[in-house]
Amino acid sequence: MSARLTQEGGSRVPGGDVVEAQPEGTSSIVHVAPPKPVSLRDLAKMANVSVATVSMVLNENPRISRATQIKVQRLIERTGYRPNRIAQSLSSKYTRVIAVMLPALRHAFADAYFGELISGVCDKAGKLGHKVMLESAKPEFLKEKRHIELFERRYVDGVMLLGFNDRHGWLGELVDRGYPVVSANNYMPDLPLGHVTCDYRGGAEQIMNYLLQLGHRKVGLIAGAEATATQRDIIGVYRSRLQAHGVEIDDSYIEDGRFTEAGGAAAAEALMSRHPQITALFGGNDKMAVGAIYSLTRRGLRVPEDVSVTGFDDISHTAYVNPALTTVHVPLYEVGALACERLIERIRGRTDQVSDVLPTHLVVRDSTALARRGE
Amino acid sequence: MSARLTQEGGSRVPGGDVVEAQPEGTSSIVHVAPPKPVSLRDLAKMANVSVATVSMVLNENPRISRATQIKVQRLIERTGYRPNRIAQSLSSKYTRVIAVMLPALRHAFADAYFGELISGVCDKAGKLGHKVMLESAKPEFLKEKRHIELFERRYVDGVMLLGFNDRHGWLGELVDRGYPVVSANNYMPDLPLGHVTCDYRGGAEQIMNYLLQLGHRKVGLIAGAEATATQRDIIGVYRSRLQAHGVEIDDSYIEDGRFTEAGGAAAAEALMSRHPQITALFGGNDKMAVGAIYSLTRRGLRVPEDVSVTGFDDISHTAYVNPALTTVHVPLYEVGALACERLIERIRGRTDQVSDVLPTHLVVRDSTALARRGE
DNA sequence: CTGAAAGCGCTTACAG
DNA sequence: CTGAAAGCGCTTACAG
Repeated sequence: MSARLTQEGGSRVPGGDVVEAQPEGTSSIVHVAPPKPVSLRDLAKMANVSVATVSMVLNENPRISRATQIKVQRLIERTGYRPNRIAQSLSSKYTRVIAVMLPALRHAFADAYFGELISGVCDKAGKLGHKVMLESAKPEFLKEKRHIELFERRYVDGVMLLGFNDRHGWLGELVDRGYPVVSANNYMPDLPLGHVTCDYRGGAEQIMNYLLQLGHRKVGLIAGAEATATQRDIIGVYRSRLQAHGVEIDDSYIEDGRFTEAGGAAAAEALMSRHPQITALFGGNDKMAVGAIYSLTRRGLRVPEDVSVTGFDDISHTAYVNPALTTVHVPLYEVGALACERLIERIRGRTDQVSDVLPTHLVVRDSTALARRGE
Repeated sequence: MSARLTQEGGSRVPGGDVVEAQPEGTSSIVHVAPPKPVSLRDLAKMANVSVATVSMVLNENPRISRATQIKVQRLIERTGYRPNRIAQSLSSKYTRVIAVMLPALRHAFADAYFGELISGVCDKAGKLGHKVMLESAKPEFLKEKRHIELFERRYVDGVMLLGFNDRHGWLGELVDRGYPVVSANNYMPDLPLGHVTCDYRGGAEQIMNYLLQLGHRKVGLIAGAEATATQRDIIGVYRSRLQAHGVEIDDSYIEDGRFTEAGGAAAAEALMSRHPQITALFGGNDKMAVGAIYSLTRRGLRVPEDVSVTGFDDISHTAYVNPALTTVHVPLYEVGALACERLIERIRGRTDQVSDVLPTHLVVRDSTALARRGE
C-alpha cells in the first residue's frame, strides 16, 4: 500500500497527521478535489505552438510536420495529457458512445442470453474506441420519447437493439429519422433495419432431423413470442420437417412459452396434459427447455427416458443442468461483436442495409434419447 | 404505420416516388440527416429573452418570475426542445453518467449474479436521471490507466464496482484521488471504500444451522476466492458453527470453486474423493452449487438422498435446476439499486463512508434432506 | 428579475 | 506547415 501511495504521489492519509487537522468526522478519508487536468491550451503554451496544432497532432492530421509531431507527442506523453471527450464531442460530430437497448423485462440484464450478446458488443466496442451505455425500453421511456432523446440530446451515436420484435412499432421512428440502429439476433421483416442474426432455420432443421432420427413423431414445440421472426423460423421448420416425415400438422402441439423458465414449464404442462403421447419437446430457447424439464420431472416423467427435451441458444449453464441439455449453439457473443462492428460502420457513414447471418450447430448432450415405444 | 408516418412527419419512403430520384443503390432507405434540433439560443430568440433566462427556466432557478417561467416553459413544450447534454456537461460539473465496472471475466455480463446487480443499478440510475456505462477491467484497461481516464476524460461522474476483491490493488488509485466509487455486494477491509453489501454471515449461519439440524456433520465447503471478504465471512461462520457443534475443524473439507459451475464441479469432485463420508456440500454461490450437483450426479450420487447441496445468492434459474436448489436469498437487485443511490449521493457531495447491509434469508427447496445414516 | 459576456475545452475552416 | 479565430450549446458569475 505504501509503495502505491509513493508511486502515485497518493493523497490518502497515511497516518494521523492530516486527520488531526480535520474536524471530528465519521470518516478519515481526505477527499482532495482531483487536480485540474492539463488542457490542450496548457499543452500548446508549453510547446510554443497553437492549440490547433496540438489538436491536429492528437488527431494525427498528416499536415503537421514530423518535427512538431514528435515534439508535441513527447509532451503529451510526459504530461499524461488526455483530451476532455466532452469538449471533443461538442465540437465534433461524434460521442463515440453507443447504447444497448433491451425490452422492459423484469431484471432484463440478469439473462444469460442478453448477457452473451452484451459481452460481445462491449468487447468489440472497446476495441473500436467506443463506450457502451445501457438502456431498457420501459413504457415511460417510450412515452417520453426517450429513445429519440438518446440521439437528440447527444447521448449516443447509435443504438443496438436486443430482444425486440415486430410488435415494437416505435422502432420505426428511429429508422425513419435515419439514426444508426442495428438489431442483434433478430430481424423485423417490415422494417428496413440492419441486423446480424444466426441461422435459426438451419439450427431448427438439425434439431428436427435429430429428433426424427431418434424415432420421435409426437413432438411438442414450445416457442417464444410469434412476433419474433426467428421464432417463426423455428415454427416453420418444425412444421415442414414433420410434414416431410408424413406427420400430420396439428397446431395444438405448439405452445407459447414466453421465453422464460416459468413459461416453458407451463407450456410443457399444457402440452403433456393435452397429448400424453408426446415423446419429445422442442424448446425455442434454453430457458423454456429448462422449464420444461422441471415440469416434466415434477410430473414424474423422466428426461430423456420418457420424454426428450431440446433447447436453443446454448447459454452457458445449460451444460450443467440435470440432465445436461441438448441444444443448438447460437454464437451470441459473436453476433453481438459483429453487430457492434456493423453499427459503428453505419455511424461512420455506411448506408447499405447489413444482414449478416452466422452459422449455428447442434450440441448433443443428455436430455435426448430414442423415442419410447408404444403408448 | 401510415398513421405513425403522418404523426411524425415521417420521412421514410412510402412508395417509389423519392426512390426514383436516387441513383440505383443497394438500399431503398432514405437516410435524411436528422434535422438540426432547436437550441437554447433559438428558444431565447423566439421568447424574446436571453439565453441565460431560458437556461435558468430549464434549471428551475427560483429567481425567474412566474410569468417568464410559464412563457418559456410553454415554448419548450411546444418546440419539444431538449437540451444538448454534451454542452450541459461541458459547462457544468456533471456528466450524469456512472460506470458499472466488472472484473475481466470471460463473458462477464452473461452472469445472473452480475446481471441482477446491474438491473438494480440501471433502474435506480434511470430514476435519478443518470445513464449507465459498462466497463470491464481488462489487464490492458488497467495498464493504460483507463480507470483513471474514465474520470479525467469526463466519461463519468462515478464508478460502481461489482465483483472486485482485496487483490485489486488499483482500486486504491481511484479512492486516493477522491473519485466517487462504491462497491456493490463486497467490501475491502483495507480500503476506505463506500459499499452496500448483504448479511453474508447471517445467511451462512442459517445454512449451517439448517444443515446441522438435518444431522449433517461431515459438511464440505466450496468457497469462492479467499480474497473476497464476503466469502471469508462464509468460511468464518462455517468453521465456528461446526465447532460449536463439536465438529473438529479440518480445512481439507474446504475447496476453492472459483465462483463457477466448472470450478464447483471440480471442487465437489475433489472433496468427495478425499472425504467420501461427506453428507452435505455448502456452496459459496449458486453457480458452484449447481456445478457440485452436476458432478455428484455424474458420480452416481443422488442429491439430496446421498448428499445435500446448498447454494448462496438465489439467482433466478436455480429454482428450476434439478433438484431445485436450497439457497440463501441475496437481494442483489436491491443491493444494486441502493448502491447506485449511495454513489449518486457521493457524487453530489456526501463525504461519509457508507456501509449499508441488507438482510438475507434461507430458501429451502429440494436439494437438501436429512443426513444419510452410517457410512 | 433579466441580460451581456465570459468560459467550458475542444475542432475546423480559413488565412498566410 | 502553422496560427488566429469562430464556433459547438450550454451555465454561471456579474451588472444593472
